[in-house]
Amino acid sequence: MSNEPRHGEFLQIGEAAERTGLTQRTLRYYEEKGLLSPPQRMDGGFRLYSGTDLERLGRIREMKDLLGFSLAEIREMLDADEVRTQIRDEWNRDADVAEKAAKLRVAREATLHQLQLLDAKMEKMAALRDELAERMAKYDARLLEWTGEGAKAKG
Amino acid sequence: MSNEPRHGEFLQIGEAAERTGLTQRTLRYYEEKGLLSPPQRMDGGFRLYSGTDLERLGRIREMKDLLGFSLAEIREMLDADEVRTQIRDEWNRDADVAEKAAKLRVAREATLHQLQLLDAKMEKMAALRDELAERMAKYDARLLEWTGEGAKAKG
DNA sequence: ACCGACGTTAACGCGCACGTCAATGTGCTA
DNA sequence: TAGCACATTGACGTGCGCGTTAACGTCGGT
Repeated sequence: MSNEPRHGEFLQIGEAAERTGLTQRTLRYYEEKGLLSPPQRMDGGFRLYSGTDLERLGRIREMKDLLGFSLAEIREMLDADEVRTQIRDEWNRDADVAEKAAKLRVAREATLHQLQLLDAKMEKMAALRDELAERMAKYDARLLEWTGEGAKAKG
Repeated sequence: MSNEPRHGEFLQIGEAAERTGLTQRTLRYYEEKGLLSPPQRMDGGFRLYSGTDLERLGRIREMKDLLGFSLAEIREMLDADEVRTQIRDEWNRDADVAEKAAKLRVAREATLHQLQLLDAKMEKMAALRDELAERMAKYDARLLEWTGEGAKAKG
């Protein structure tokens, strides 16, 4: 009865696009730009997206839409994340501890940089928020004064 | 001794650009797009930017660079702010209270919308920050374990 | 084997937010 | 009044983040 094609836990690009709220074009574009590692393919060449891929896409979407980061910035963040995954994969295999530590340091520095960037943004954002809240309060005061109109909840 | 042209408290576009960290092209562009109300002009046509203009430009810059808003979004925010200024200017003059209240309500709603948008962004941002902080902690733990390397300050 | 839904790459197009000339005019100083 | 820095208005160019179309291949049911 189900019309959707089944490929285990994997989704074709159409379904993947629908679930993430992105377009097929966008998924291919992100892949092309290295934001998403190339997904699996069927024998004929159709892309198959895993749950991990979908999560990643969701995070990209959030960073872009809600936080306004550029794809380049997002790529940086996700790359640092990749290092973590790589390290986890290499964990059992031939352990060149020094090399792994070096990679870790790089990842740590990148993450620290992002954290600082984020903190700065949040600070500015909070300041802007306060400005807006203050403005709201003044509006409400005026409205109350003039029309007896009610104010709503505040932060 | 001073080489900079003096026009009271006003600055020509070159100085204005330098002080705001924007380019002359950008200042003209913002004016063209209505983000900045047309500045005063000298007799010959040279633009003269006031302190208020500079403040406004600074806020635009922050919203764009640090918060990643589009110029359209920023315009919305500043327009709501304009209403406030207008009301202040009309304050003494013929007081059609009902009309003023209506404008106020519009401004209030716009501001509320922006506040909610900002709060949503800040929430997501905080979540992302926590993720990054957690990642940092894990990196530091590993580094300490492997190399006895020191961790720095945390939030 | 056929067929329609679904997918593929390649290429061009578009809106935003400016950058970058080019041609010309203005302000101030010497 | 000459000269040079600084400004003005077009107009075209650019990079990003995709949208759209064209020409074609694949999948899965009948």
